[in-house]
Amino acid sequence: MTENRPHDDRAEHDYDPHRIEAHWTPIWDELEPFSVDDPSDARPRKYVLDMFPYPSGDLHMGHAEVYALGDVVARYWRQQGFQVLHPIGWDSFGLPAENAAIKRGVDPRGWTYDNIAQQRASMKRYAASFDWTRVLHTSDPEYYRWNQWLFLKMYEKGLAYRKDSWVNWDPVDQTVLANEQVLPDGTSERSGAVVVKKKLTQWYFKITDYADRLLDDLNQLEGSWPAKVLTMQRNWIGRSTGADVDFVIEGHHSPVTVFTTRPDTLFGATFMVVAPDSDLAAELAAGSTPEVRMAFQDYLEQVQKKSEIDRQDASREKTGVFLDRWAINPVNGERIPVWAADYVLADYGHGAIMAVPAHDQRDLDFARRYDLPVRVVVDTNAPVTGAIPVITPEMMEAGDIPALDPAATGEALAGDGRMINSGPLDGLSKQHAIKRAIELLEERSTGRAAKTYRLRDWLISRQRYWGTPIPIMYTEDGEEVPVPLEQLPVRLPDAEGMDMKPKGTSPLGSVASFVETTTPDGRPARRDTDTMDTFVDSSWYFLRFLSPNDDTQAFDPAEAEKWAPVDQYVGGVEHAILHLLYARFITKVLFDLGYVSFTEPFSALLNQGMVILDGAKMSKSKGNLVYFTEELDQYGVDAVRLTMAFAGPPEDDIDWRDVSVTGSQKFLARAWRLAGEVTSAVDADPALGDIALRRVTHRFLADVPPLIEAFKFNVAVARTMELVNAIRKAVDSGPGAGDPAVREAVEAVAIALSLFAPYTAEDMWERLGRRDVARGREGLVAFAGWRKADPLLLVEESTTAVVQVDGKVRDKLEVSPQIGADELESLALASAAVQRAIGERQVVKVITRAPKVVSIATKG
RNA sequence: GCCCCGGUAGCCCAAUCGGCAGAGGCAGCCGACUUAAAAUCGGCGCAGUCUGGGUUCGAGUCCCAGCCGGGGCACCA
Repeated sequence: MTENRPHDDRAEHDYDPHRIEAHWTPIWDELEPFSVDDPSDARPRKYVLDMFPYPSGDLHMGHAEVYALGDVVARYWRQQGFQVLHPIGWDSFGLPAENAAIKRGVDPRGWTYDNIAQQRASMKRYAASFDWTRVLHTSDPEYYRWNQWLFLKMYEKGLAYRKDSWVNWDPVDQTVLANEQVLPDGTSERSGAVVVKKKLTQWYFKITDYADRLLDDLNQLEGSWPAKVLTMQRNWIGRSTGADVDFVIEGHHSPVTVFTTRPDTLFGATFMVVAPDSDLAAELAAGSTPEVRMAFQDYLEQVQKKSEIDRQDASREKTGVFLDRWAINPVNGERIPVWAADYVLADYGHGAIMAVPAHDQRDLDFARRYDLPVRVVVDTNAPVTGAIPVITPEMMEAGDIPALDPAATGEALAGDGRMINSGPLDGLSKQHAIKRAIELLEERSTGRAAKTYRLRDWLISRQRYWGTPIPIMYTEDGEEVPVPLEQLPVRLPDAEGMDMKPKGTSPLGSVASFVETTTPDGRPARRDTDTMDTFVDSSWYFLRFLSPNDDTQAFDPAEAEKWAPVDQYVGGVEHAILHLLYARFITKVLFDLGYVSFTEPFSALLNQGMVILDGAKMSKSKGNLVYFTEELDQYGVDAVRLTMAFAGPPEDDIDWRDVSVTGSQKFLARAWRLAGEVTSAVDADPALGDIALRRVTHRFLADVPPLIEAFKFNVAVARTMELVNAIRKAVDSGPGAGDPAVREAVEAVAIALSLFAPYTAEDMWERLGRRDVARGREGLVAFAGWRKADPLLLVEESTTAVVQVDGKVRDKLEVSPQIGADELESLALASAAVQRAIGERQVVKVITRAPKVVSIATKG
């Protein structure tokens, strides 16, 4: 070196992310730094889980965000001295593989595993700190045999059952869909086709048995899960409480039960409505006159032609037909007419309602259309004891009391009030009347308290190939026989030569060698040819990671005791309902079966936003794609990861146009260069270093952990940038590169960057002379441990107190942070600037909040 | 229609308990270095926090009414 600048050779002086990546990749491959396998390790544990990907093509920018953010959390807890389990796998069953296979005439298995290999390579390059010894693929027989085991356990408990019913049919994918997979507009969330109803015999999981627990246990997650997700789950379960009421129907063999949330209004029921597409409506019509039968048939046809969208439009005029049947109101013996109308849904409650037009807007609309009687039973003008009177004295005086005639106004009276026209309920408030009405019904055995849910049982049968075969066979006389556990897995047959084009029945049906089997007692039988919804696969995968190679059980309960539930789950809000609800359900089932000791699978949840471009979701058709590998090629892995963390709050969308990956790269270069400029010895005593820089460093060390724990990654990165700026200044125009405080600060930066930019951080650590090769993985910066802030360095020497006069800042005082209120107040009043501001005016009030502010109010 | 979240500088975003509106970045401008450029380093911030009221000594922060954007639910008895 001829020049006096000591670091002037390119390799050392230029930050080259690709060179750094090439340097560390083989070292990490050899050390496997993040595998968790030491049973004697006594450190506390954290289980950090990122939602596993579906292997369609290579990773995209959305994956880049989840895996960057999940990794910040995993790497943070490692620095805090925890053993961190951070596994990854693939959700590798499902329709895209099958559709791609049909389109290109290839085996879905090959397509799937090729994509997995590609994604796996990308994840390794991306330096996600996964435990690569625990990888699982749900399409492996070693995995899906345990889906079958789970199914059989649920079957034993009566939680898996088969029924014949109207199902959602996707005419494009030619398979059934769970209710959850049908969008509010009636189209398939996968294919976008308009979903039609079809009657089929299918397998269901009895999730409705768990509705109360699924709802009530959400309270435990309050504060740990995004409020938005909790709301969506609550809405989805949709519990209503009220009463079931039995109405005898004249000339009908059994009473009809209706569900109502307003049993208090029973005396106001003036007609009954049944869903036209229910069995009940068909029976009632069949028992009526020929004219009614014809009218009903016409109406039913009209209804069935309507799309889901039309049907859900609440503003549409209500239609219906009178069935010429009569129901008897159990509380007053009154005869009320029975109608069929499509504003009543067949699959909610009992598919029949008692209509109380005076107090329900829908019933009122219908009653007005067909001239049915309207009877007010709640005087909503009457004050209710213990509640705010609905009529104020002012209204009385003005004569401005709303009319009590919904039939005339068209507005149903939904509010509280005093019961009238209701016999034994008269005079009660709504709340008391509900209670009393239920008592009356129960006394007479014509009704009872009841709850109803929007949640339906989970339909799991799919008429497709690439999924878990349902482990049931049927004998010639139709008996269901579960496949014995020791015969699991029921393997998918080879797809070679199979016609997988959707035909409405499972492709497995055409494979004789698969279908034909015998029962354990030797009778000939045929296997079920459907496969399971892939949400079954993902409903328990977090447990399989705990003992992924165990071929004797789905998971090891002892390992579950150690690691589960998941401490931090990270993934997209698109799974707010489906996946999370199913995983919660299966967890509760496993709890009831005694396999786990907890009832909620994910103790905390972080939803990251989407990566968008120019304000719009990226899509091939819009041509606004950002390619993952191109970004990595151009800027390096660390710059992309850092950008994900720095862009803003994790739950916000990141518009790739608004961020600067170049900026991230420049920052990393600044930080990295500092590591090469430090000249103090590795064992230099920081206590001898520059106190001002040390204060900045230790403030940083104290502030960052709570920021990470609150998921304020963007702020944590900003604080790191701030520290780097301070170091730059110290080196260039302060105590200089040889000061031990500079080393201390740069090391703090390296440790902080190990969360966001693992390659750069590791390289800095090595340049600082801190990497201890002999200690293997423990010698890496990833395991360096977060440095504790020295409390003595956190104490400010002085602080600025602001003096306000009538709300305006008039002076600023440098004072000790320990200053007393009296002292600060006298200092403030002594200030010339303050006195000038007060002038001739009289001080009326002085508020002092030491050491921050003195506020003086004056008058005159 | 109902419910939830957000609106701070040209842009992305910070701002503990109500206490000086600015931590960080992008873009821009100026300067140093350079023959020059790039890179690098340094410097530069009069937006009063969507609007209108209110509470308070003091409001980005709390309350009320709106506006705009995003999300959820919506004929669920």
